[in-house]
Amino acid sequence: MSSSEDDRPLAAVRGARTNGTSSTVSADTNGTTPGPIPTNKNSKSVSSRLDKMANKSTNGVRPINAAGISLVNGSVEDSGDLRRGKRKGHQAPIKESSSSEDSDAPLNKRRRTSNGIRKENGFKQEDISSDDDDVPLAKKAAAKRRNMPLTTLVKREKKPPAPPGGGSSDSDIPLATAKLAKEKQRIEQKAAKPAKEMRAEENKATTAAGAKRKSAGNANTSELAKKAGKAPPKKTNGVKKEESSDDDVPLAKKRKGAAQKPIESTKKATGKKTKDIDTKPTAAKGKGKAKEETPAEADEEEEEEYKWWENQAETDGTQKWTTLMHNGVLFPPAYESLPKHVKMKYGGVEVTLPLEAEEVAGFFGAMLDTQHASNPTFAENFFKDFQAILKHVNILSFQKCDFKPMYDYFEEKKAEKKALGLAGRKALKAEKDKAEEKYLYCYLDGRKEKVGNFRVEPPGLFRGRGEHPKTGMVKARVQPEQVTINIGKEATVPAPPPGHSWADVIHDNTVTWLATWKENINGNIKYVMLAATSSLKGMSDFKKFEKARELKNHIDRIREDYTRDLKSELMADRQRATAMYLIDKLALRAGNEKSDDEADTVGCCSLRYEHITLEPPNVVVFDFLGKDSIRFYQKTPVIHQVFKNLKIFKKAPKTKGDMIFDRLDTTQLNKHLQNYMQGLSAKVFRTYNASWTMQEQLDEIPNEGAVHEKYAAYNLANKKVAILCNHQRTVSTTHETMMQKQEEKIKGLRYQKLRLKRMILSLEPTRKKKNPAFFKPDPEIDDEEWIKEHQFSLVEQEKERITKKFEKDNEKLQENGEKVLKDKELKERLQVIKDMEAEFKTENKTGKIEPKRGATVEKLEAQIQKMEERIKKQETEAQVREDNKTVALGTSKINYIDPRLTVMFCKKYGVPIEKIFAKTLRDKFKWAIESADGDWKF
DNA sequence: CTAAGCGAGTCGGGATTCAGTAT
DNA sequence: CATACTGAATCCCGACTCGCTTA
Repeated sequence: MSSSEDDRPLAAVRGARTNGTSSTVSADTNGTTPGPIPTNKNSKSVSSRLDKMANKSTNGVRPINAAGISLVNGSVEDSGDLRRGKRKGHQAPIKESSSSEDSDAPLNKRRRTSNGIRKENGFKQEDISSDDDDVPLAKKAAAKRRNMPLTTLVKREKKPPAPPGGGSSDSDIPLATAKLAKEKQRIEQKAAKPAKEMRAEENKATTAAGAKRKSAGNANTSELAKKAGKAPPKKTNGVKKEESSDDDVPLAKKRKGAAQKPIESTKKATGKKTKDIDTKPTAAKGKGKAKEETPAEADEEEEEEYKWWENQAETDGTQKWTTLMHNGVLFPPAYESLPKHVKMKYGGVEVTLPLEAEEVAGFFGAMLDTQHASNPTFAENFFKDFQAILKHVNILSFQKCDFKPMYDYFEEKKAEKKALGLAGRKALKAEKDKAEEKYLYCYLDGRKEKVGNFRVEPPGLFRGRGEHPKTGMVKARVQPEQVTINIGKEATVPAPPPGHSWADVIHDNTVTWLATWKENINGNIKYVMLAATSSLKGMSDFKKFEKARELKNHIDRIREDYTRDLKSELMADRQRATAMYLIDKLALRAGNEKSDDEADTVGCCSLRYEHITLEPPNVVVFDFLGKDSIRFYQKTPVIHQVFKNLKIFKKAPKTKGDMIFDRLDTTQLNKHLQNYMQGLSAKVFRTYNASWTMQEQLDEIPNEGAVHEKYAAYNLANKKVAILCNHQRTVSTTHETMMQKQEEKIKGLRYQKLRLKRMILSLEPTRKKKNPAFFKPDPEIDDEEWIKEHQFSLVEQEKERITKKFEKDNEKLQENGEKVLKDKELKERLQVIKDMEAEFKTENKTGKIEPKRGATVEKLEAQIQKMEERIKKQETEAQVREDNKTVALGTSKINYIDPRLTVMFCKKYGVPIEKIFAKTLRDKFKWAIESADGDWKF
């Protein structure tokens, strides 16, 4: 760990970057846009750091529930004890830090303690002030601030939420060039599209493009476009401002105009749709509907779908819609009792349970073969809830319960379903689809939008992730009486299931949910919302990334400030600064407080003593469970002051269980961040650093080579971001066996290669002398034992193959009413096996193989060549598989990497977008695909 | 030898539902 | 604190790949 460099204060590092004096490859072209802080020193820093992380992070396999304790030992009557013993039973009563004064109160292990705080206060005077010899501070900062880019100032004064695409450094791209570039891209993109999609868009694209091309010289784009029957092809957000050749209409006016149109059309559409949707639930349900619109048709014709990103109608954001129509939620089917012969047993005797109890027992029965069933907490929680529902039935001991009959029954059912065959299952699916059809879409401001999770969550046993104290509890069935519907005033309220009523029906257009209810396990509120592809979600996604981009304009100052504050005399400030450093550098989450009935996971602000280990001079080891109980393990060098601070924050009497940042919480932190930029919060740093890193990584990819190479490079960049964000996945249970299989396969190929070489030698023994290197034995397979085994399995395979074929042939013959082959025939066919064995035998003895008839050295060499390629392919594949076994790329792609970066990459590098964004992502990121081009910058 | 067909196994993607953050 | 929204891993199923056979 070359500590000397890492010790450099951030400011210095940044300075180097900003001056453009650093040799940094990743240095920003215009030299002003700041990178993420992690860029510690030189060009390689980010990647090397990430690589380090990758290696260090122990390939963080998710910790499996340690308790492998089987339930078989110990009776249910014990469960109380188990429970008590389990978690922090030893914990001292919690003292609220604010109130308590008694200094001899025992330290609470999890929360910050009054005790701890007082001590900190004491030390504050001596320690903090003393270690602060090198006071920089206020003056410097003020000076720096004066240097702040003008844009920043202007923007902040004028309009808080900068119009998308406004405001930033890219505005100096000449419009004409930009337009041309964009058009080029559009064409290229079209070319890259798969035929099917292309056809769909052909008309649109060509006319629009044509119109545009004509207009390029002189005229008014939008006019021509209108003539072509299209909305003006506006470029919106992101790169170019719409400062337009268009005309001299002030921007504001234009925006208004744009905003108005959709509203009008909305109204019209609304009217139409209202009728539509209103009648559906009542009359037209069954037949009328089916013929009236195959979904595909309907989609293509109407719509002229809403491209929200093409008009800047910035509502203030609190109102989410004006009209809203939907059909409510879909409840899971009612429980059907099991057949009479399927019963759980208690003490070996079949018991008849009340319906509700049977259902719950079934929940457990269905999970017998999962990890959960052997988790004591799970069983305990389940059993407690189970007993509560049993009423008078006398079941007191979990050990005496036998759910196996239920399990078997479910397995049977599964098998039945499988046996239905493809056709049968298709039919079932069609039926289900039909039942769901009306819930799939809603109408928001008259536009058809996809609903996300319209299915009410079915009852079951709560799983929870990590060591969740509530795992195994019964998740109750949700009744319509618990569900509140949110819908437009003008819309028909969907009817609750017969005999039921809704909890409430409201018309709140400041929220986006269509329905809500409260879940019984944690008391969390669940919502039915629109799908990720909807305009509402799209817009907020867009805003999220714009916010992250805006952070660019403030990040320098923020970093300066917190670097300075690392030495603050105020404990609270110093902690805050340190936390910000960690959030910025390590992409930690904010770390809200959690209660005792949740899994014990932490983020930055909730880090505790035991989560950080200090290794002088400047390395910090983080080891804790983060969101979803995913382990965060990282050894990383930090700047000196941070190291010093963490040492202070861990100072006695603090000990295991105490908060590191006892003077800080997420609310304070975010409040502080708001001072820098509206809407800035801790999580924005994650988005920012992720996208920034991606941009940096993409910039380093050479624009050459085959598409698949570029794609691989993209994935590598993606992977770095995933590692930055600590996105892990559990190694699949099959991983190891799959790796072994693959290795075996590779070995087999190598053996084949070896044999080919031996054949050459049989043809021309002299070659060995001419080219000894070529015929050198392959070190990978010099193991005779293995060779023999392998030969044996090859022989076996061959036998099986021949036998199978024989049987198949016979079947065919039988079908045709012909004579069946005799066993003698089979024996004859199996004669080759003998040959094989003989061949192996001599091969093993002499090292020689008779090549097949007609074989020539040239042919054999060609085969060897091919074999080598296959081996190489398999090997790289295996490598990637191994490398990625714990890294999940998806999450960062979906949530953190600005999709416009990907679009930019694809357009610039000529990689088809569908290679990187699957169908749903293309839908979700439509706004990005249509608005970014090859020179877009985050 | 190539193209097409075939079946098993793998993989990717969407659905699910829980876990966070933010105000 | 409740509310509302984003973010997250995993489950599960369908589709596609791959190696092999057959025409």
